[in-house]
Amino acid sequence: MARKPKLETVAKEAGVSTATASQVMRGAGRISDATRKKVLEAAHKLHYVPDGRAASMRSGINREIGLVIHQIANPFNAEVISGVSDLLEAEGFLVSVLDSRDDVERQRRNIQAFIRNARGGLLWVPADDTDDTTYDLLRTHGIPTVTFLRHLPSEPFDHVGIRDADATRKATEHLADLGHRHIAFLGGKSRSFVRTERIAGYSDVMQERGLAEPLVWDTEDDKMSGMEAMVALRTAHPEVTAIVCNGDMVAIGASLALQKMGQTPGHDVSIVGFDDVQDAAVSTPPLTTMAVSPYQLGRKLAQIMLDRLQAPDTPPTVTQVAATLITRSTTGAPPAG
Amino acid sequence: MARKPKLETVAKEAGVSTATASQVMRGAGRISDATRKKVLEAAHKLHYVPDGRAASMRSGINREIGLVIHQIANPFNAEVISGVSDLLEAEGFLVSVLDSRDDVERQRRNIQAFIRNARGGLLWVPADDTDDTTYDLLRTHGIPTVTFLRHLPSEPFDHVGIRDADATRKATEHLADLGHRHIAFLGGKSRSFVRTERIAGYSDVMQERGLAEPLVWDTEDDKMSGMEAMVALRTAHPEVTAIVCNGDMVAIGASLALQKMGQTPGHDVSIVGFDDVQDAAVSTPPLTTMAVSPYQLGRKLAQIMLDRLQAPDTPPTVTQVAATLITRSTTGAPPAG
DNA sequence: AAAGATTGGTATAACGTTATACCTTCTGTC
DNA sequence: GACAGAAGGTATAACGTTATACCAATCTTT
Repeated sequence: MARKPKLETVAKEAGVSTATASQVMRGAGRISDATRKKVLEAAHKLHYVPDGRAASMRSGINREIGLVIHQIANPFNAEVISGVSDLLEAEGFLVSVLDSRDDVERQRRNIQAFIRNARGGLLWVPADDTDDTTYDLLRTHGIPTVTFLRHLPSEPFDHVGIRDADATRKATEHLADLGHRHIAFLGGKSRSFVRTERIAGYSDVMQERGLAEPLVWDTEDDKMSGMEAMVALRTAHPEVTAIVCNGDMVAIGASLALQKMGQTPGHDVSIVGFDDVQDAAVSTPPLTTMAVSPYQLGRKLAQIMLDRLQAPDTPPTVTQVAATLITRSTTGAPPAG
Repeated sequence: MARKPKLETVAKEAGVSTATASQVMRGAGRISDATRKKVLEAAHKLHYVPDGRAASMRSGINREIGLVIHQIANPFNAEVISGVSDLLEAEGFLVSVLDSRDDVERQRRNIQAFIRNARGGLLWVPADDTDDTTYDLLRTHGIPTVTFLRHLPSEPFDHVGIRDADATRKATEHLADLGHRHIAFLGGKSRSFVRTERIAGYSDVMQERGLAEPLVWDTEDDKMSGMEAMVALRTAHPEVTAIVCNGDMVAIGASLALQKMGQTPGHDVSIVGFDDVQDAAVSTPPLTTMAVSPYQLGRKLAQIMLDRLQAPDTPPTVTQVAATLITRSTTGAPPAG
């Protein structure tokens, strides 16, 4: 197999200088149609593919965007990724995804690797407990960064998120309107900022309406944990008739566990999820949940990144997307008596 | 904000030459402990991160591995990704994931971008209908490639896969042993090689045992499609009492649909899944399925890549992992009469 | 004490692009 | 026919590393 062709090879083949060949490849400069054609033919004949490393080093432009997310398998996140890719790939960017698995150390390594390879930008759901050194690293290396979902008040980056407090407020009000007084909040790990916001929205309604003391339970954000938590919650706090969940997977788990105990979601206990993942509509019974369109969120995110790349020196922006209540079958009036 | 530090900056700070600084950072050459310490301190102080582009250009080594997969959200794939990352990251590689969404054009763009940026290697589930030009592109540019799950007989790369024919053979035999005669195969799209293999295993048993004519139904590999297919299958072929599925999501969908129709999986119709995703064990009723450990599969895959990078000129290898039957509650004897 | 070996370090030329500045030719204008 | 301007092209110096070759001491060995 012949050596990998470089610009010089192409230029020689076409009988021009490398500078001219470069301009043709980029569609820049002033080149006559005749030479343009010669160069393009040579490039095609030699199967030439430019070396992005050299190009990006010299030009300072890198069209690779990294996406660091806390859980790649989550269907909500997967849709965000689709939204991001669709928009950015259309603009000629390469989007590559890394799963931090909410591990600060893994995340640090990954981001370090991104900086090492001088990615053009970073879309980022910071892992819980992310410390300032990671922020500093990104800032000192000047990587355009947009955080999403999780937000720290002090952070110096663009941000796209959900109106979390507002969303759980709506969810809790919905349950209160149905007549529930003992409403619990279920899901999420302790130090997450998003969760703090969501708990705030929930707690506010509990207080404003003079309902029971707020009751918050920790779990991982998956179905299994939701099932276990539901069983534990049911025995520890039998007075609870409604739950606001931190995510659909937890909610679906809770709903399943409830049915295994011979009870009916929406009748014995009402459940509101969060995210409106695809499964929410088809689970039995269909889940009432707070919906944000993850695909649209992803596109939004990508758009903010494009804006940032275009205008690197404008101050960071914060974009917040509202969630809407989708009423299905897991919420209803509390059981009589 | 200070300019991004380069090796020269570090060297100046430590009072040595860039050559020395480079050797310290790489742990190469002969450097005294004293200067080593000086350089490391300077690097740390300046938040120095080496530029991988320059390094890889000069050294010809790139520790970035790409992973192109057909569906990122699939929990099975997510576990594969975990396995791959754990092993490769421990070896100092950066693993970045791309979702081809089984779209040949998107896949071609992504792989082209990989070549542009001279990735160190590619782990790849080829999209259905992948044509030879994509294979050629990889070969002519000499990118070390390992395919997995999907395999073409002619392909010139290392491969890691599942003993697909063997697995569906076991699944079908299990159903036949229970007394089923009308067994259908459900799921997957038409031209997938993996599916062809799986159908072969299924069909062989149907013939060997003198059971009904093989019956194959196409669907997408998700829950919704499984539900729809089950409804259609039930009315079109009421004689079918058992189904071998191409994936757990389809199987779970089928199971749900069956229950919506007032029937019981494992009694009215028996269902065998494929993959043993986390949900399989906790769905109602728990799903009988063919299990392969996706995490271990991922580690295997990563190991093959490491081997390949170490010995670029050895002939391609094919590794196949067996699937084992896990009997839960969706299979049982056919209904009497 | 001279020759060789070892230790610790440096100067410099790649790697494959692109941005800049700078040449030639041509036109067209007065 | 002198001069401006445009059109088309090229030479060359970066970008930030690393590999190679080399040098200047210091330590061995005989």
